[in-house]
Amino acid sequence: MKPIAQTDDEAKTVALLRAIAHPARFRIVKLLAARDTCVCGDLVDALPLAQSTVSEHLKVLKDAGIIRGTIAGPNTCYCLEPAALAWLEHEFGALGSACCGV
Amino acid sequence: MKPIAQTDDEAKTVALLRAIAHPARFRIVKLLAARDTCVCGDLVDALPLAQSTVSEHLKVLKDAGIIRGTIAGPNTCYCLEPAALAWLEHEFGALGSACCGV
DNA sequence: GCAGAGTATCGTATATTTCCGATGGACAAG
DNA sequence: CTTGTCCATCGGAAATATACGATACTCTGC
Repeated sequence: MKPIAQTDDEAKTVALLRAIAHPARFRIVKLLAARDTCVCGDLVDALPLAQSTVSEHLKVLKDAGIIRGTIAGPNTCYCLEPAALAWLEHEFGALGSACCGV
Repeated sequence: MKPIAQTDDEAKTVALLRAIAHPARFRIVKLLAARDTCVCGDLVDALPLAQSTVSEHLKVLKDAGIIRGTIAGPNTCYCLEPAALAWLEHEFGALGSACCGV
């Protein structure tokens, strides 16, 4: 793939979007937003995917900065990173302002 | 890829996200948002990509419903579809509300 | 120390995406 | 009618993403 010259902000936004733009990962984000409890094993039960696959998706989301992982004794607890969602909301707000005179 | 059972809203949102979650396409959306003029050939000049590649990206964005293409004589004019951006902004707003009690 | 539950990582097969050059179609000018 | 411009589509090559099973790791409780 050709990276294309882009600003840091663009790169950051695209990275966040790529992380969420996947059915399984978007579902994970929605699950985390819905339940207050940031359970991890429950995600494996909630998704029709293998445990290793879910774990990798969580890794992608964590690397992108969308979720945060905390080790809570025997299991790991994940929760959303509000700043990431706020950033995306802001980006879309900036885009929505202008359009070709509709 | 395994599609995962999902609602229509989820599918719609993910489809929109997948369309924008690419450096070249995100750049295109930003260019269209910045300039009022929805020129098409200028996009090819603005991007370090072949004409055919840009055309395919535009097709993806159009299929996703993010942009609209209008034939204006010899050239084609593209502009943003405000409803799509509004939908995404709304989706993120719904997500941002909750988080694991930070 | 040992066993068990819960996660993370590795290696790999498959499917998809991305990009390009070449080709084809539509339109305007001469 | 011929030419040139602009855009869309085709076919294929290369890179990437996705999902899985197997395996290694961490912490708890006995």
